[in-house]
Amino acid sequence: MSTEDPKTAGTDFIRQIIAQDVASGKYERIVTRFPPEPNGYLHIGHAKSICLNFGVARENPGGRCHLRFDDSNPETEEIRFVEAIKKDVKWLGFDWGEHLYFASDYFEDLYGFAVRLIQGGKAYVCGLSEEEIRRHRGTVTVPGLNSPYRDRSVSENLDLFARMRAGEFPDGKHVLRAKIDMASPNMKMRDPLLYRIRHIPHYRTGDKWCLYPMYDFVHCLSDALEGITHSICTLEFENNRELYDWIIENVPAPSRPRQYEFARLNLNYTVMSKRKLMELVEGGHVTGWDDPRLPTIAGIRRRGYTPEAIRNFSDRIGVARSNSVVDASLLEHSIRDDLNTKVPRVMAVLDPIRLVILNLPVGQILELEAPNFPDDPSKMGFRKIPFSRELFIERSDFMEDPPKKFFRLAPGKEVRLRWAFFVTCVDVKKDAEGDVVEVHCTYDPETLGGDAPDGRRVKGTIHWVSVPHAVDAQVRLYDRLFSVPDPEEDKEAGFIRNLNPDSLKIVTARVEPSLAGASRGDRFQFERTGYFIADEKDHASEKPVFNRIVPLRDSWGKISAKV
RNA sequence: UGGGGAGUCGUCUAAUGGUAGGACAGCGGACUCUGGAUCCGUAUGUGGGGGUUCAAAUCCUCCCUCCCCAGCCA
Repeated sequence: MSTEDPKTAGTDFIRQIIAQDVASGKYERIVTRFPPEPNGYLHIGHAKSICLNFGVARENPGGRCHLRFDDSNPETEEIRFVEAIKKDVKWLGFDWGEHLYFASDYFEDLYGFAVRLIQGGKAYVCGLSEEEIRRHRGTVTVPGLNSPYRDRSVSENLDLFARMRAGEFPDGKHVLRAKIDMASPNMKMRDPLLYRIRHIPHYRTGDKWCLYPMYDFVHCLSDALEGITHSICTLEFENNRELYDWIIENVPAPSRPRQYEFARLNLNYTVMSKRKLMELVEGGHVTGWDDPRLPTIAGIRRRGYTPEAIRNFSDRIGVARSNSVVDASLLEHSIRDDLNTKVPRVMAVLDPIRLVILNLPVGQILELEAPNFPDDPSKMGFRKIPFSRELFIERSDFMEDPPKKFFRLAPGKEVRLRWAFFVTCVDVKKDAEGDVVEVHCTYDPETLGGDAPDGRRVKGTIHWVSVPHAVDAQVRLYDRLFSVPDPEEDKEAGFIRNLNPDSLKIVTARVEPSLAGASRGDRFQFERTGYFIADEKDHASEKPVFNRIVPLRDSWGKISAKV
């Protein structure tokens, strides 16, 4: 488990309950669990739950958190998702140690509990069809009707249940239901289904079973079997808690776990449900589950986010019981905050235009040096940056007719080239269409290193790369996947239409030669531009590929937008 | 409409009868070889009406709004 996090700030309501339980001596140790279903990839909402469950376990002496795959539906679950989920949890910095579990390992125990329920007259085999069961359930305002099979004898139920297991019946022929109350105001308590027949092989148990338990039966008993003390889930399971307790109380459960619910994470400008994520992936709207624009852990990782940033984000958003939507800017702040002190600075020109230094001879090359961590005296480190007559600068750093507060290059204006010299624009060269293709300058050799001996100051500093030394790199400029804060706003129209057409722009950038030595996964700040990572799949030293993790805050952008 | 939940700055979240605080976003300024970072300052909030109390975000009451539940998904 990670230890470098600052002490978790919040004493949220979950931690308060646990603190009380610890103080009262209710439990010997705190045991939580993170219970994903292996039918898809984890997303940042799961990260919140992971940080909560593993965090709580870490904060309490002797505490532990289990990783349990809630795999009782053979139709959708796959081993590849198990592996992906394990990788993601580890990457986030958490360790379940010996405590890796599968609900499917409990099938035999669970079956035994079901038998006990039947023996106690608390469950029955129902032969109603799916449609009939639905009709008998009633509605939120109309009580349900008892199943005609509700009063079968214990022995008949036992016999039928055994034959269900033995495979004597086709899918849907019978189900096992709890005998509770068809008139309960809580729909979850209207004789809920406990087992269904599915003649489908399970990714772990193979053909051993054709009878599979349902979530409400599996979850509480898995918790009890593992000695979970605090079973933390999301708000939509609030109505299930009554059933959770009912089952625990009506079987000889080995322990007495309690369920607590918190609000799941919502983020604006994205979607979070597995179904919608699946639609984006399968519809080809993104390149895969690890597309850097997706809020999946795999996507966020490939985008270049760090686990520290995600954990800090998780601390910052807190844990509460009211539905909420967190602003994407908080996530962006978390990664900038982390990377700012960690990654080296380099220069890269994303949208190049040539700058020619008229008073520097053709072929002359100056070997300059630039610090890798200009703001951190404890991290020395320099790299060579060659300087020559022709440079690339950012197209947006020159304007022929600049507005008032534009501090960059313009005819007659002097700026500093980062770690090099002052240059003054004396002329421009245009093409047939009248567009500027070259910016002509003179440089002041006295300003080597970036300061003028005569005390002269400049307002702007711009980055640059020497033309003959520049390395081409593919740069993927990622932006928000959706162009509106709430992509699901209009349920009818769907969320796909709200996709941001500019969520990915690929450019060929000219980067400083030191970047030729970058390895996959290396992160940098491209000065004045943003944070970037060498792509974990596509980057190669012969063909560099960088993903933009997040742009730098841009106060000029705000000023220029107003003008 | 039955039941279960939730309403605090723009956003997220504290305050558990006693000065409504923090973070992000915003705005203003300082500083700066990144219009970055950093630092300083600043505006904005208890859904509404009654009530209890010396004192209410907090307790009572009525109302309003939003979310969840009618899968053989989890």
